[in-house]
Amino acid sequence: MAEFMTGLKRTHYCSDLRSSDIGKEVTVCGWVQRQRDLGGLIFIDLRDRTGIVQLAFSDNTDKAVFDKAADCRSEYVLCAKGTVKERSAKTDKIATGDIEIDVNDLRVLSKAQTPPFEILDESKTGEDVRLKYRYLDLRRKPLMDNIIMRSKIAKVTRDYFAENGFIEIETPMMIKSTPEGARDYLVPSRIHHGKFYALPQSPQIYKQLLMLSGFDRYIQLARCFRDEDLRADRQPEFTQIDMELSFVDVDDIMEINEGLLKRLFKEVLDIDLVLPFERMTYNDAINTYGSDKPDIRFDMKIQDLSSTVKDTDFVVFKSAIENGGSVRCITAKGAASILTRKEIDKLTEYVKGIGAKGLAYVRWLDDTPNCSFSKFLKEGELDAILQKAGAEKGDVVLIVADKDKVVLPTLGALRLSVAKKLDIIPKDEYKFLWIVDFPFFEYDDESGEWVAMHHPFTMPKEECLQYLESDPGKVIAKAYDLTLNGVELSSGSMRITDYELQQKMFKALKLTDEEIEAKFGFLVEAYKYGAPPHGGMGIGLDRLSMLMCKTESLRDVTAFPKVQNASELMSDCPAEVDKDSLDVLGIAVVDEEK
RNA sequence: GGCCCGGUAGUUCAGUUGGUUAGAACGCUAGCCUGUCACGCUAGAGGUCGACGGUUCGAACCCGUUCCGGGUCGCCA
Repeated sequence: MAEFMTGLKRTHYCSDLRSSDIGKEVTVCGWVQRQRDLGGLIFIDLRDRTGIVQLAFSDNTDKAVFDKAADCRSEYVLCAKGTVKERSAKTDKIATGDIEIDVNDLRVLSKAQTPPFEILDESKTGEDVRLKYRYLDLRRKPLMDNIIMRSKIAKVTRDYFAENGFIEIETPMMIKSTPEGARDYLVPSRIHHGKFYALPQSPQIYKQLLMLSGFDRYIQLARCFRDEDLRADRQPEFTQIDMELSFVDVDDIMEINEGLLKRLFKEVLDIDLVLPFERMTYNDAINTYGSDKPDIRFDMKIQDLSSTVKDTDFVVFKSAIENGGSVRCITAKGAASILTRKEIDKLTEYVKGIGAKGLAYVRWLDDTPNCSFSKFLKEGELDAILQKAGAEKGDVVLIVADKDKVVLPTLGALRLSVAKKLDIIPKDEYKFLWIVDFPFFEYDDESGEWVAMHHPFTMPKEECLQYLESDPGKVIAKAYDLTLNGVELSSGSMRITDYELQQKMFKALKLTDEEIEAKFGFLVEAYKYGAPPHGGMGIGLDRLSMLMCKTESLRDVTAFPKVQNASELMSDCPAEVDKDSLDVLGIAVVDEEK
């Protein structure tokens, strides 16, 4: 039978006690990390969310209390009252290593079964087991610290925006489905058979309407939902630091968010960020790094060899150029000894997996560079390539030839993969980078049409408006992404506030009047009644927390995450519901076969 | 949906060419132990080798199917 805390009240968290508390009568509560029974002497490491303190029991201890301590097992929940005293044997392994509590009252508040895995800081237990018992995994200090840091990030964020005149407003979780972009999670309506709510992919439309209402500066830590496949950095439900401002332009929005990040990094990590963050155009990012979210903590930029090899007989290069593509490379400095032939073969397989036809290379280990295509080259061509690539003895040049749409992303991915292999990415640096001047339209090869790269309310740059119909590829959007260490943290834009212009944009996107009315009718209508210029963005709180906690998975900063197939291992969700629940919604589940 | 990796005591893993009773460490249980802090010592319990089917005299091991987990591509305006 469990005991009660009657007559006891916690005075301290475990890890708060220090030498200065020696002599004090204290009461602590927590879980048994470990019990060490030396016979006539028992030690219990008691753990709470702050850390560990040692409880001591000896022949001075009341017999009943001592016997209780002897029966304590891992993860029992205790409340212990006693006197803080100096340890005869100190340790610097824990913050409270100079003291211990000489216990005179002990309550076993809850016994515990042996947990399925040990609650250790560095757990070797597989993540699936830990996720099934997530409530136990969260007892581990590194995970608990992450969740606590995330809370602090959210707290500082609210402080910052409140101090800057922002108003926190909750937008609905059950909204109209707008079949654009990601798949919606749907919620069936009981009252309206056959109709569905959608969970928001973002509060986009609502926050724009709030600007029309005149709230002027809006902030929300908004839960968002997207029914797409998961990655380590993608959960189906996530939180955005979502914001929108009126009577501003792009620079103002960037500035206020840079201020937030500076404050966050100072208060949470005691890191001084240098403002303003670097900016790079979308085109530069793609051409130099093969990515719209480049990791600029290391160099290894993409070089264009097209002009160098324009007269080559090597058919792979030649045909790429003739077909309007290019020949480009990255140069891995000093990698020749690490990137062996075998490793390069692996990289070749890798790039084939992501769409390239192959990988040409020059591996310059000894005096003579080893070139995979040397037999096709004319006198002097290799030297020209090496010079253009900036390669020296000890380097490896990796070359891809194809259409730009293949070459650039391939080399971008290769650049990251090689950098990881060479271990040249500085782990303690935080390199923020704004990506600006996104193209408004993206040419879709399949449909042969121009499609919006962002949502259709994104404002084009004023000077590009003339090309809307004549040359859509030239139109630049007032859209910007914030990236950190190669991770997309945020996407934002100025919005279209002019009714006429919005109609033009819809037209450019080949939307019919019926489609416009059905999808965005109420929004279009709203903009007829006086709209301030406005824009905003949403920083992924989960991803930001992940990077600030120096982990590589959102699961490490999410209390109850989903796994790759979007299920939750602990509660076994999603789950079937009984027939009555479906009937009342008018829903029948069709067998998946066929 | 495609590709790659993994699944053996509670946990982390080993398991030879397909061959006797599937091992180790940690954890767990019991006993001993007065300064431990990964306490120590002694003894013990603990297995549907993910599941199903096949090959074989014989399968943890080979083959097929399937389930589960991870990574990745597609996807994520």
